Amino acid sequence: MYLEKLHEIEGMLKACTGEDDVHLTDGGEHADLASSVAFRLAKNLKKPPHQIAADLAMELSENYGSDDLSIESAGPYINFIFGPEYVRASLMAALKAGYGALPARSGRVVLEHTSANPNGPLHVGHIRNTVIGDTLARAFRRAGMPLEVQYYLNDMGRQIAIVSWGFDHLSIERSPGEKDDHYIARVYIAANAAIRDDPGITAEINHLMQVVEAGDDETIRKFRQVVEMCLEGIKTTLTDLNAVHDRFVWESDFIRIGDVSRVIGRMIRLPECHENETLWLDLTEFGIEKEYILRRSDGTSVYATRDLAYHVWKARNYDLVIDVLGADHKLIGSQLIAALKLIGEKPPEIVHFEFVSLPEGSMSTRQGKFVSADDLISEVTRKAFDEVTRRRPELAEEERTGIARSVAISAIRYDIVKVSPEKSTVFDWKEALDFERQSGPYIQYAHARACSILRKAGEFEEAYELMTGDEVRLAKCIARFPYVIDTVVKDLRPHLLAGYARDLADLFNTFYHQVPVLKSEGVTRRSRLTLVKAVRNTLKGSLETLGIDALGSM
RNA sequence: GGGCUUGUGGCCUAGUCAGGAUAGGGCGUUAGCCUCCUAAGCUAAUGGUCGGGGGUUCAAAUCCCCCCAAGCCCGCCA
Repeated sequence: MYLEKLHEIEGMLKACTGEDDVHLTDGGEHADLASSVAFRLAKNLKKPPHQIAADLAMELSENYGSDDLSIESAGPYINFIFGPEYVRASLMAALKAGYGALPARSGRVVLEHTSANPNGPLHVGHIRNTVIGDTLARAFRRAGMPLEVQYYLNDMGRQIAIVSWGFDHLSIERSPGEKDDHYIARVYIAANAAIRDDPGITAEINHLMQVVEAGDDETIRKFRQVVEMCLEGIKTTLTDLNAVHDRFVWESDFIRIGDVSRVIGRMIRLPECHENETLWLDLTEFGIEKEYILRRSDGTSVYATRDLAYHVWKARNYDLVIDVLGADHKLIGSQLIAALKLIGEKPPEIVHFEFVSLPEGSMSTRQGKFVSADDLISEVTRKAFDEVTRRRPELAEEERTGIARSVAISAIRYDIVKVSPEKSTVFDWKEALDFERQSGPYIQYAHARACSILRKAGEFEEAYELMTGDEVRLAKCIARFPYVIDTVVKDLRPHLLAGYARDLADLFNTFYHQVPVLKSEGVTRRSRLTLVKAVRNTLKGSLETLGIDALGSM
């Protein structure tokens, strides 16, 4: 309902003032919506803002005001306050399954996220990418946009050559029960150590990269084998995190099917393209001083060119291309966008997120300095199991295990998604293991609480007579859910949804403590139960979009 | 050295893109609340030169300039 009201009021303000920007914002504690357009008009009208606001409020009120929309001025502001009909309509909408969905839109979206190199397990830095990407994907789906999620798999880079070399030359045994990706990481770390001790190995690595690009079957088979092995481990972690990819795109395919050659062929014709030992692009017209290398002097392709071929393919097959990439890819990202513009292909929207580091410094798979996502998940799950056991000792162990798993993923995902992506963070075990307040479990708990009330209530006839301030505030928060989904998808900012879900849980908890539901009577009881039902559905939708299980009991 | 990003109470963080009503939360600390719908909860108290300095504006955490600090990037790595 909020979205509709916002557009409606924006329209009437525009009509009334003739201004293009009517400075309409959230009214905070003063109103549902507020406009400070009077300040802007003061200059031209040569009247004080408070008088303009009063005049405008009067005029708007006469033309558009009703029992359900109060329009009044407060100093220089024009405040809009919604009435009971708005609340009723909002709640009715919020009771429907899939609430928050927006009208279906056409246009296929492709969203790439995680895409970590298969040379080890995902660590706590990689999964920031995963959580941001998966949450965005879920938001797009709720917003009614057809979407495909892809993982771009680097199966022919230097790292893979190093792992493959390590398997052939170092006898590293798999530890009992060791996961594929963790085993690969040990080989990778050992091979890097070997290279450090004997730089001559680098030539062997270079050779491997050349023959794999030339199409040597044996080497391709070996590369593919280690990549597939590592990917199995990564997929397990992604599944544990509730992150879903529709397709894994193999980088080498773009060489094999000739797309890399084709894109180089197009680039070569550009005046910005230069060929000496290497083939490179001059992107100074885009403010990029750095040369964009497309082909090595030995004739092999570089990551950038293969990525370019991948993006041409995406541009041609989808209407909107979104990449979630680490801040270390900012330069290469802007080069990619510039290069695509030069050949007239649609560039991607790139969501960058800043780095996650450890208290002792930045993470490095090569040096074995990282906290793996698997270790994080198992530690948090263990703590969650203890908590569940402490709170619900009567539940069967199997049930407690299930709840603990959901709570753990909730804590991890929420802890990551709640922070805006442009903020670099330091991984903190204490925060990761906190299940209170601004956490996923806190929101799950509010949902479970609503479920519990509704279980005890039994059948009831829906009613919409809300009286207290706590009830109305809660209902008005519920009304904003579709608007939040719309904003997340438009601005590509999933942390807004995390904040919304927390606000909603806060308001519900306050309501829960201030206002009796089951112990109230008649139409009041039925109205409050209706409100609880709407909250439950909205929290459920919020949690699902955040990739968190909406538990009925915990 | 150049580029990008960040800097908000002891700690973490929202708000910054689209400047406006006393800068919101959380953790911590302190004081209350389970004969009452799940205390992973609620109610209060405490605590802020919005990194520093200029400027623009009726109005700046928000826009512009300079400086300081941290992270990232500046590979024929990915």
